[in-house]
Parts: sequence; C-alpha cells; structure tokens
Amino acid sequence: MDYSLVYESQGSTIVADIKNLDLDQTLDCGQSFRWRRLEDASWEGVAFGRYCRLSLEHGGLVFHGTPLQEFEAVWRDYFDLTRDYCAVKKLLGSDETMAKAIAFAPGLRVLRQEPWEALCTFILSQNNNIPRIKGLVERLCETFGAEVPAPPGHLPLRSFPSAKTLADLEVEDLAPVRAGFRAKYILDAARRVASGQLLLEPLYTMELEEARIALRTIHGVGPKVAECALLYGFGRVECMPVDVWIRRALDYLYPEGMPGAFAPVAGLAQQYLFHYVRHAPDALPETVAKK
DNA sequence: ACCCAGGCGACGA
DNA sequence: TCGTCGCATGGG
Repeated sequence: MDYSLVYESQGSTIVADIKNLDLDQTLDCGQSFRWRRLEDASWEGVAFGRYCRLSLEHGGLVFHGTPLQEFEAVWRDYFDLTRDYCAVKKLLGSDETMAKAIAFAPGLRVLRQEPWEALCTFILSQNNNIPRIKGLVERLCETFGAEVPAPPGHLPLRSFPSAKTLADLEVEDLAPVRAGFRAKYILDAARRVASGQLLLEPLYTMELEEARIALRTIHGVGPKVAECALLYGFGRVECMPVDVWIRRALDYLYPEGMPGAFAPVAGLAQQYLFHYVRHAPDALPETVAKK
C-alpha cells in the first residue's frame, strides 16, 4: 500500500501521502500512449472511458474534479496504488545494477490499463518507435473513439475504440490511422475479441503459459506483444517483455540472466531497466547503446 | 537521404 | 527448429 490517507475536497480526490509515484516517469515511459502533459505540469488522459487530470502538489496526488467514489472505482487500481513499491524496491535494489535503475526513476510505476487497449496498442508498437506509436494511437482514438466529456476549459478527449467498434471495419477504413501492415493485425484482434472467440476476462487469472498461447492465436501477436498485454493490461507483473532495448540491457548488464529472486516482479524490473537504458546516458557504453 | 523502431509471419534449410 | 527477410511508415 503506497498511501494511507485519501479524501475528497471540493469535488477533487486527494491522496495526501502518496509514495513512489512520479507522473513524468510513469506516464511517459512507453507503457501507455495516451497521456498528455499540460503547461502546469499536470497530466490529462482517458482510461476506462473516463477523463482524468491529475497533478502532484507538495507530496500529495490530486485528481482534479474526481469524486472519491470514482477514484476508488477506477484510478486507485489503474495506478496500482495498493501495491507496496517499497517492498518491490527492497527486493530489486539488492542488486547493484537494478539499484541504479531504480535510483534513476524512483517514481516509476507500472499501470494496470484496460486489457483491450493494452493489447491493441502493443500490436501497434511492433517494429515502431514510441513517438510514432503515440501518433497512431491518437489517430485511432480520434477517428473511432467516443467523445468523453471534459471539465470546462479542457477539450473533450476520445475513448479508446472498443473491439466491437473496430471489428466491423475493413483495412481501408483504418487508412487514416496510417498503421501500415499492423492494420490487419488490429482487425484480427478486434474480431476475435468482439466475437467472444478470445475471452479477455479469464486472462487475469488463467495459468500464464495458457494465457500466452491464447493471446498468440491472434495474427500479429507474438511472444513480445503477448507479454506486454499480460503485463500492462492484466496486471501480470511476472511477465517480462523483451524488446531490442531490454535485449541489449540483458546482454550487457546481465549476461548470466537477472537474479531468479526477481521473477515474481520481473515485469516491474523490466520497466525500471527499460527506462534506465533509454534515458540514462551512462547506463550502457556508447558502442552497445548505438548498436 | 538514411537508418531504424517496445516484432511478427512466411519461407527455406 | 532455427536463421533470414519483407513489411508500411515516418521520427530523428
């Protein structure tokens, strides 16, 4: 539990004693592609069809215009605030390399996103770079999402389009998204999910290897995307996606593999490491980083 | 212009 | 089963 005191004040929810959360580190680290940083350093976005604007103000986390009831129904779990990151850091920090990665971004958390959104966005992520993934996701939502009302002074945003919505489209309909060869993958995923041929709900608790196999029945979902969907969409923190960055990091920093004790939270270790090797100048030697 | 990106499927050995 | 290649697109 990374907070103990939460209350509602003037229509906003305030988490007074939040620990282990930095919004910049968490909302712009390549796990979610829909959050935007505003001029005043607050962040706004949409998840589970709800608008959210939040900021960190002298140690307290403020959900602007969000009733306590909605915080408890949606955002507490979305930000995984009931997880004890102090315990996670204690475990991972016993390793010197991981201690450096954690020190570089101590407020990084792995979000618990909507399953369909996580699956879909990481299908779009393949052989792609993060700035461009954001563009694809933005155009997908702008074109096919439903309008989500925003408070006065803020432009309405759009929800992530449902599988049902996308299932009725053809590849040509997705042209404005400019997803390239990934468009057909999105449609296959949408059709399998919308038809009930692939049930997402059981993937929260299904035996892991079985869940991986189920996800990989989608055309365009391989080992890496399945791992991302399980980690980011289903809270399966033992899942560890290995992309080109993590591959480099493991090869150089953990040639013998990561410590076995990390396994239960390998996905969280992966997120610290991913952020570290992409942004810390001294994490990898120049020759390794550029390769 | 050029390289490569949070990979995957198809294909051939 | 394993290595190689093409894929759409555009950010840096």
